[in-house]
Amino acid sequence: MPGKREHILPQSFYARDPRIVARDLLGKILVRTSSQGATKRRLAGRIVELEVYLGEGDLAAHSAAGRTERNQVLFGPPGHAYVYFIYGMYYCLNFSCMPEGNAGCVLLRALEPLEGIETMAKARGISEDRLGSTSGLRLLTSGPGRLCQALGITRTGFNAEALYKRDSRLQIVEDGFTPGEVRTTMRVGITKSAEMPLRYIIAQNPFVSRG
DNA sequence: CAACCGATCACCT
DNA sequence: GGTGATCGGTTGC
Repeated sequence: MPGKREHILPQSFYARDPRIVARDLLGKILVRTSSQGATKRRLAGRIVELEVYLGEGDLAAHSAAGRTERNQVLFGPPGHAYVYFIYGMYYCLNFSCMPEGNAGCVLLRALEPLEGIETMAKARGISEDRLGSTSGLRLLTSGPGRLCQALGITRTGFNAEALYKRDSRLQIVEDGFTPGEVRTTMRVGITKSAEMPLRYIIAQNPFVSRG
């Protein structure tokens, strides 16, 4: 469970170089709220792995070829969700960074599940008897496609959603937790601009998607 | 307008 | 370690 005093990160948090944003987002909590009729649901996980995609000189970034209808959130104001569809079956969740007009974003690659674990398991098709072990819990939100499925995040539902508003269904909150050692590695699954160490992980955290 | 291929995952050997 | 599923955006004819 997250600690007592939570507060939402302001939009200005995201209006910076995505390498700084990624470093500062490690250990923060992603909260997804939904109101299904009268009942309010809250799903939450701590961010343990991110990748950075730069606005300039990064051929692996969706913004590399300029603004299109699909990627326009990346060029818009900071602190908004950029959700894209990949491999015909998965979604990936990014946060726009840098002041408006500049691309640059962070990709969420893994969370440590904190709240709503049974709901996440259902969304992922994971049976409840696997949730007692770390290896079972890892199946929920360790991986960019997995975490979107666990939280019910799709492009039509969440692309362009603001992260810094009180009534947003997607928020980043801070609870005082500070990660230990942070490491950077090469990014996963890309071929272009692959040599830049733009993957940020909390060292030794068991919910990191690999390595 | 057809072909290609990807910021993935699950399941196989 | 390898590969098929599955489809929208982008590229190239």
